[in-house]
Formats: sequence, C-alpha cells, structure tokens
Amino acid sequence: MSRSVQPHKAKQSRNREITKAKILDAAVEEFAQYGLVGTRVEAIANRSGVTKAMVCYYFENKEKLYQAVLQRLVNGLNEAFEQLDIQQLSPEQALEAFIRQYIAHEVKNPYHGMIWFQEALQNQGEFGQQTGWQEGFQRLTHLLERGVSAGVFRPFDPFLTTINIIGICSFYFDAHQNLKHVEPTQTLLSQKMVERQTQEVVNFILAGVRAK
Amino acid sequence: MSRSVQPHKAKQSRNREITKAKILDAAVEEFAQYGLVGTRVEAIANRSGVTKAMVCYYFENKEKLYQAVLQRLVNGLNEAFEQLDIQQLSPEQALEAFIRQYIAHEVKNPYHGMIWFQEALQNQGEFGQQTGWQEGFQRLTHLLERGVSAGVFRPFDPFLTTINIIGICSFYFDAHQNLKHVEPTQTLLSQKMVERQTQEVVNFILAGVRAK
DNA sequence: CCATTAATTAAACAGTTGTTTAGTTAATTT
DNA sequence: AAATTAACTAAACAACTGTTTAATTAATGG
Repeated sequence: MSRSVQPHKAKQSRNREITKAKILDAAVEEFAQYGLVGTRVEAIANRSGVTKAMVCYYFENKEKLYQAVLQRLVNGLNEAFEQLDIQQLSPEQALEAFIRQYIAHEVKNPYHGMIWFQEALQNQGEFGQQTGWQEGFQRLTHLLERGVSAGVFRPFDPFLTTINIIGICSFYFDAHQNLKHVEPTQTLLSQKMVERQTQEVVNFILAGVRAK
Repeated sequence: MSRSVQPHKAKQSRNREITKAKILDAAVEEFAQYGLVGTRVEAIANRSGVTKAMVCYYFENKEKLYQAVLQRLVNGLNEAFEQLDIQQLSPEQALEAFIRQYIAHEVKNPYHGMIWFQEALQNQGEFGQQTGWQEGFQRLTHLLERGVSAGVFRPFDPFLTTINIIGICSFYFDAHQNLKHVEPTQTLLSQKMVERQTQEVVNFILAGVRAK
C-alpha cells in the first residue's frame, strides 16, 4: 500500500530530533547572551516553545545541555576548517583564505564566538582546552611561521600574531552590540557591511604581516 | 591635645568609604566573570568579606550596584585618555601613543574590558551608549582620518579600522583565559609577555595602516 | 483496534537568590 | 558618660530556579 511506503520519520509535532534541535538552537542563543550561570532554563524553554520539563527530559540538566551546545560548536568549527586546503597555497594566499573562512564562519554561526567569549570570561576557559579550537589556532601559527621563514612575512612572533589576527577577525562580530552605538546608522551585520569589513580586515592583516 | 589633632577620618573597621570600595572591587570582578544576571550578590559579599545585607545597605540592590560599577569604569576610561595629548603628534606617533595608552589601561584595569564585553553580550550594549567610551573611539577615528588625508596611512575605512585596532588591543587581554590553554607554558599576563605583546601590536598595526 | 511505547504537560518540590527586618555593636557628639 | 548616630550582623522573607513526579496525549506495532 502507498501509505506504508514512506521510508522514515517525517512527522511534525512530537518528533524527537526536531524538538531536541529546537531546544539546542534556543540554548545556544541564551548561553551566548548570559553564559552558563546567567542563563535560565525557563528562558530556553520559552524561546523554543516547550516546557522546562522538556529541557530536562532531553538533556538531563542545564550543565549537560551546556556541554551539548559546546560540543555542537566545536564540531561546527572543525568542519569549517577541514574543508580548507591551505598547504598548496602561498603563505599570503593561505592567510587570506583563512581569514575569509574564519569570518564566514562567524557570520554563519553568530553565537559561536559569543559563547567562546563567555567561556573565556566565566569558566576558567574550558572551551580553550578543546582540541578542535586549538587545532585551528595552531594551523594559523604554522602558516605564519612558514611565511616568516620564507621571508615574505615580517619577522614577528607567530604565536602573538595568531592571537592578534583572530582578535581582529572576531571582535567586530562578538562586540557588535556595543559597536553599533558608535555609528547607529550602520547596521553592522548587513551583508554589505560584512563584505566591506571582510575586505578591510584582509587588507589590514596582509599589510600588517607583509615583509618590507 | 594630640589626639584631637588627627585631621580627618583614618579608622580601620567601620569605615563607610573603605567598605564601599571593598564591595565595589569585589563587584567588578564578579560582574566581569558572570555579567549582571549571572552574578550572585552573596559571591560579592563573600569576596569582599561583608554580608549580603551590607551590599544592599550601601547600594540598594544588585542593579544599582552594577550601575555604580559601570560608572566607575567609564570614569576611569575618561581619565586615561584625557591625559593623552595627541594633537601635536604626527599621525603615526599619535597612533602608537594611543595603542600604548590603551593597552596600559587594560593592564591596570583587568576587568574593564571584560565588563565591556559582558555588556556587549548581555544587555543590548548599554555600555556602548556611554559617551565616555564613544569619545575615545571617535578620537581614534579622527586620528586615522588625519593620517589617511595626509597620505601617510593607506586609504582604508577609518570607522572599520578603528574597530579593528581596538579589537587587536583588547582581545589578548579579554580572552586570555581561553588563549592560555594553547600555550600553557606562557603566562600571558606576566610583565614580560605584556611588553612583548605591546610591541608586537604596535608593529603590527603601524605596518597595517602605513601607506606604500 | 488494542496494547505499548514515547513525547509532552502541569504541578509540585527543594534549594537558591535578592531583599528586608529587627536587633547589635562601634563610633561620634554633646 | 550618656545619648545619638551610623555601620554592621543574623535571621527571615518572598520570589525565583533547576529538577522531579505523576498524569496525559499522541504515535507505533502487532
């Protein structure tokens, strides 16, 4: 019969995966704003349209839910940088590719950087211990070392410069709620502004690292 | 008599100003970590060695205490940049002076940037509306415009470049709890490392803005 | 179509948190 | 030295928050 043909799940209400995803989405936004301690379970529930009990039903407790959120972000970051093939590019080209990929990821995951920062502020930096995040960091460091050795980059400190580059790339997005008050006419997250900022960052960083 | 000679207050326990200051100090650290919502009044009380009731006795409630903390930070920022005479310097010299002053202020006020960031993350950026912070921002923007007009700086966007420069200067300090896990041997806030980072930032930014 | 399973809800629970109260102690004034 | 003021404390309070419970509803499979 035609009705039994439907291959797998495709319902609307009462779907385990969909509900979990809705809760996770809401949790990311709340945790990004208020951090682990400041976030209210009820706020997550309201935002995702379920009850407080549902949140605990799926994620046991707030801490576990927070861990799930962190895990999701780390996975997303890893994927974003796995698809980035840097080895065969010149240091300068590789650096530009890295910057553009980094900013694109910030745009697609507006709450990633905010949660990363919440971690830095609140929980003595548990996120920083995640190997995924560190890999991306060290990848950039190696790239910079390569450029310095080759003489195409200034003889700067690769470790500190990695930090500074990541700082430039993320600050605009993570702090945009404070920055927008300086120039309220501009909407910092519009596509046009993001493109301008991306180009500006590329120019700035390349000029900053280039030799001579 | 010699005892009545003492000019003004100089007691130890039960001193209004000292107690208020102790509470404020503790409050800055707690709010920097956990933001307005996440901070517990009891944590502030414990850290400052007083009771919860004392906190409310002096500051009425958590929100008012938070405002007092913000006000104190804004005042500190204003003072830091008032004593900076930029006009008579060349754009390049002025920029370097600005960077060094900014970083020095971050070092002296380790919680300032963190609270600024908490504001950006949590409360739709109330801090960003403070005129004091905006003044410093626009001062840097004008300085950059001056350099671009004079042709000593590249023809970049002064507004976005202001953001990026501030991002470099603050990221290292505000995110140090996550960054330290990448290179656990280094203690990022030691005087030696701070000096290295300062010089690195100066070199990087000047190279990044310079024309040709 | 009935039995079973799983998703969902409302209410209750225990622990926490911000604030108030009433009383105590130290300093100041007269 | 007594009286007055102000800093301080302990306890109580009500509101809030994270989690659990028991009951309800929808889906699934035989």
